[in-house]
Amino acid sequence: MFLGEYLHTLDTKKRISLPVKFRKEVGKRIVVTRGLDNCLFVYSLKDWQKISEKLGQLSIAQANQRGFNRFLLSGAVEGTVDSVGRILIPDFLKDFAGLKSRVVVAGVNDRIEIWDEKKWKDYKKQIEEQADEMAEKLGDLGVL
Amino acid sequence: MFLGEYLHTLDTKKRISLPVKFRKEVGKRIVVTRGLDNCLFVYSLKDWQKISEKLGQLSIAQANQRGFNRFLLSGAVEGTVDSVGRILIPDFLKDFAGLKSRVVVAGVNDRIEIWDEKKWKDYKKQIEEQADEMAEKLGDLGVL
DNA sequence: AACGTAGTGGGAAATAGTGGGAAATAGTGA
DNA sequence: TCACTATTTCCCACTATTTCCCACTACGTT
Repeated sequence: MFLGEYLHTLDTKKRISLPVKFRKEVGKRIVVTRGLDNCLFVYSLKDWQKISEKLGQLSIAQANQRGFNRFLLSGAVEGTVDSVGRILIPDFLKDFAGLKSRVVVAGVNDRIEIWDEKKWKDYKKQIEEQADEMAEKLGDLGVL
Repeated sequence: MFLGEYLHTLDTKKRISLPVKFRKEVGKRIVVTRGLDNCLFVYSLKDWQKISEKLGQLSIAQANQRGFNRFLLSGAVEGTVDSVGRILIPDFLKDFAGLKSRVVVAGVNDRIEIWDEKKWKDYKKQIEEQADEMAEKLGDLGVL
C-alpha cells in the first residue's frame, strides 16, 4: 500500500526518484502510463499485468471503451528503477502531465501518481473544498 | 479507547510525543492522516487497515471518488512510535493542520487527534457557543 | 532527599535525494 | 560501412535530512 505525498524533482535527464518508502513494494520493474486528471500512474510490473488483463476483457465494441483502452495502453511504458531509486520519464509522458522541475509523487493504494506541483496544489484545494460531502460519504461507509 | 486532551510540543524535528496513556493501545506502528476540521487523525495500523479496506471498495471510475481516495490515501503516512513514544509528522501534514510549536493531542474513541493549539481553542469555543442551540435541537429530537 | 518516569532537546551516524562525469549505445549522414 | 554526434546508462559524490541514541529537566511518589 503506497501512502503519502512527496515533493521531488524531475532533473535535466528526466529522472524522478521514488520515495524510499515505496521502493521495496514497487520492485525493480515498473510501468508508467497516462493517468486520469492529468497525472501519471506508476505501477509495479505485477500489478500492471493484472490491470492490462482486466482491460483486455472489456469489449472492444464500444467506442468509448476502445478509447479508454488506447488511452491507458498506448501511453504505457515499461521501465526500471535505477540503483539509487529513480525512474525515467519519457518525453511524451512528461508533456502529457505538464511536468516542470518540481513534481509531487503520491501514493494512492496500489499505484504511485506523479503530478506537476502546481496542478497538484490546485487539485487538492478543489478536493478539500468538498470536505463536507466527503465527511458524509465516510459516514455512509462506516469509516468514521 | 483514547480519552483526554494533552498539550504537547511539536519540536524542530517535527516530533510529537504521544501521552503515555495512549502508547500501549496504539502500538508501535501507526498511520497519520488528514482529518476533518483541519486536524490530523492517528490510528493504530490495525484500525487503519480496516478503514483502507473500505476505501478500496470505491471505484476509480468516478471523478469525485477518485478525488476522495487520493485525499485520504495520499494524505496518510505510515510511521512508527520511537523509543521514547514520539511520532513523526511529515511536512505536508504539518502544513495541512497548520501546526505550530504547541499542539493538542486528544483522544477521541478509536483515534487520536492532533490539533494546532489555537485552532483547538477556537473550535472548542465555537462548539460551546453552539451548545444552547444544540441543546434545543436535541430537545426537539427527544434526546434531552 | 532519593528515586522513577514523562516529556523534551540535541549530538552524531546513517541515509535519502540530487547532480554530474564518463562510458556505452543509438542515431545520422556521407 | 564508417565516422561523428547526440542520447542514454551506469556509477560516483555531495549535501541536507532523517534516524538513533543519550541526556536533561520537571514533577510526583516513596
